Amino acid sequence: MADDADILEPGDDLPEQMRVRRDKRERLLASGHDPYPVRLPITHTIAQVRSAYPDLEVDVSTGERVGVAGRIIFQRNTGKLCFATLRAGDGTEMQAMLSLASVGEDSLESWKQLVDIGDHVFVAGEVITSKRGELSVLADEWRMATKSLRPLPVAHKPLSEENRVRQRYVDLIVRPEAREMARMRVIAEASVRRSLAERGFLEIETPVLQTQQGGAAARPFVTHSHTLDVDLYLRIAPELFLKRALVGGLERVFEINRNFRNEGVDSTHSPEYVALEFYAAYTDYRDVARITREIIQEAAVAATGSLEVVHADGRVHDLSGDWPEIDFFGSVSAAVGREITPATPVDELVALCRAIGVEPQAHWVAGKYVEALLDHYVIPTLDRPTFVMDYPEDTSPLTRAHPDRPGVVEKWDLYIDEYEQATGYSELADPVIQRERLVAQAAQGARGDDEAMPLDEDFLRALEIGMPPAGGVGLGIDRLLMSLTGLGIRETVLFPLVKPER
RNA sequence: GGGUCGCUAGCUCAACGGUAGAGCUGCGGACUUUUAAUCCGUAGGUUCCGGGUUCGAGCCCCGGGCGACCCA
Repeated sequence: MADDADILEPGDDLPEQMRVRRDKRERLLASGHDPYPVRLPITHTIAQVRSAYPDLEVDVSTGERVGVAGRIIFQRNTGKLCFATLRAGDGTEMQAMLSLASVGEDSLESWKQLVDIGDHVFVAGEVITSKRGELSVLADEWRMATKSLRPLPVAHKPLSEENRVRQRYVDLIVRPEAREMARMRVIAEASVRRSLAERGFLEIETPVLQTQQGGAAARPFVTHSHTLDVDLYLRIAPELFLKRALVGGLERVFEINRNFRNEGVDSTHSPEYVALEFYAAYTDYRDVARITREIIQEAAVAATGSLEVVHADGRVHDLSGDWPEIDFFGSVSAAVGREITPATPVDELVALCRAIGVEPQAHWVAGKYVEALLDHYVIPTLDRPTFVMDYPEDTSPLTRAHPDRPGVVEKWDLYIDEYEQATGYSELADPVIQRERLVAQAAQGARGDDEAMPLDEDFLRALEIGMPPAGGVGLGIDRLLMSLTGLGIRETVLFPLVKPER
């Protein structure tokens, strides 16, 4: 990489500002000061000092001496008095002051000569407030903690979208929202875990490397085990393993799992993404819909403090209360002005799809067309979180049939802000029907639908042992953060996949 | 996959086909109470890459790379 060459050969071709910083590092070394010391005599965190002196008057001295460290994010130097704003990793900031009287001429001069914005520094001295009332450490000593060799971007102009994603470490330094996002994600995930634990769920971990793909319809990444000499798939979903756990008697299980799908990359799709899946014995799809709503509502309160979440564009989205349910076939029928059922002939559905510019794929089943109609006509009209209930059987092979409606299964999709946020099922437990549906899907695979699953005989054997009646849910964690913030997936993921810079 | 737009100094952005500029950052100087400090001076460029047209290309044409948006 070009950057490695920069480091190995700090020649004249480097930008001036990087040459200057490398030179300052050399000058520190030459004067016997380690620009990257391992240990520093830190006595307090910045947060500890701030909380110890929450309301000091202007221009007072406390008499307490502390040693603190942080990254310099602003500098304001006058002739014999220097100010620097230090920021710690928790986001707290404090001012360091170095005066001629407090550190002496040599130390003040080397500070001005060697310290740049972006450096980590250690300062020790008395806790005071400045004449403007700013809580400060009036340093009698300072040391370099880490010399930064690259200039930071201008803190007050937004970094370009691409640089934010490619250099997240810089984005995190200069943009508070980026740090907030990283923390919000942890809080939301912790809330999800807490919500499930409180309801008696066990968090388990299932294989990422699988000998057979299964549990969803998606193109997998393929890799290879040299020892076993078999191709392995990075999982596209953990479902079939979580159901094996149900068979084994772990009757309430969940996994917050990273899945890998060899598909498109854009502002709403990432090839690796984090999902929650949970399964609960002796529940049905309506029971798990309620749990899903509660999980999301509890996460919203934990992460944002409110059920009315404010998006990046300033709009308020109300997640409170019960959420409406609409019927899959019923809502499509109303939208297109005629009755659509699982029995509607495919050529009529093809005509309806062509009318909205959707070109049918050769292997599409009837339900796929109706889903396309739903996406086009119904989803954009939803202004609250909405459960779309009772999906076509032919697109959901792992789902239990609706007892009263032929061709319909007990499945819902939850839409928030026009995105599919979660999907839930009454899981299919009959191993004979399950086998029939998987065989039908495998046959489709032979016709070129590379999203279809091969037969997983071990999973079918487990079902034949007997899986208790169960409801199950898949919920996108990245999407959840998007729903809470209104940001794109590349903002909610700390280090999204990007093409190499070359 | 298709279309549109973008890529210029460390960062954010200007520049009719005619000497590549600004702000911040940097460097030098002044300043003992600043908060994006201020003032004076100054440096900084493979205009994403490769071809082509032209007396002359950041700009026009062709190909490629990376990205954003829209469409399918």
